[in-house]
Amino acid sequence: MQSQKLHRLELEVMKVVWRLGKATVNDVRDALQQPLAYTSVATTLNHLERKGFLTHDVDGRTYVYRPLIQENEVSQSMLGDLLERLFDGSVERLVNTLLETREISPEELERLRKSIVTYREESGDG
Amino acid sequence: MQSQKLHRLELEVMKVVWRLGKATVNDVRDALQQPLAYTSVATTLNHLERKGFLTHDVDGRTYVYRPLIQENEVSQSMLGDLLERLFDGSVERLVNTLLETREISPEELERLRKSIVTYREESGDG
DNA sequence: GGATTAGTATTAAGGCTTTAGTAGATTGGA
DNA sequence: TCCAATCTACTAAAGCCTTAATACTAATCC
Repeated sequence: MQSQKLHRLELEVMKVVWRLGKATVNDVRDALQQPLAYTSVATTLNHLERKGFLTHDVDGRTYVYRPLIQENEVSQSMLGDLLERLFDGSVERLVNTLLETREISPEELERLRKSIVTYREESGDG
Repeated sequence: MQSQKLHRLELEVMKVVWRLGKATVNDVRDALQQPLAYTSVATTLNHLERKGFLTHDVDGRTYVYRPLIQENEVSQSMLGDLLERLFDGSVERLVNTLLETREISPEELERLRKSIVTYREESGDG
């Protein structure tokens, strides 16, 4: 697989396709926040297909797009990229920055703590 | 302050300036990984100054640049941006993605857990 | 069948980053 | 003083994303 990095509009389009499972140009166009011309959406879908992020089936004369890559893959890839570029690969620095910046409720902090403990137990034996 | 988002080269240049505290074009050029023409670095510094990320003092006929914005501010801003665009603002989803992807040592996991606990205690009372 | 409608394909303009060449100015040395 | 070195200013080309117009094609409706 290639770079797995998506630009602003590409990502928004992909998120619609991921959410819907499959989508036509109009499906995507209707779901997008920002108003775009039909052809703008079509062009973007075309780009995404060329880059290997999705493909299409033909229904009558309509293209029905579906993802070839999972949202999680892209999230991991792009987050990993930021981790390297901004925090020199230090997960700790990233998380601390997150904690400093955000207003995170005690409940969410507790869930985070549990996630980490769970993960530690899983990977600790492996 | 404006967008606080830096592109690839801009970020790399800023990281050098942050690290050195102040830097000339040649200082930055020497410190960069990728080999670039003197003028390429100079142009980038010029851009960064126009965008308000740094300024310069004059030493003889040489410009000595220094940051006007802290690394932490940019990190927070860019990480926050990714958080919104990729995880719909969910810190939990972001952290879980991080945990899934990375090989994180038990020691680092323990430090992460402590960070969270510390932060929870601080904000819990506030 | 002809006109309208609804698709996709092609082409391209505009904006931005990256990269660097060239020109102009200033300094330092012979 | 004059040449070479060095520095900034200006200009611009290449590449990419975004956005959309136009052209072409196929289907549907009267």
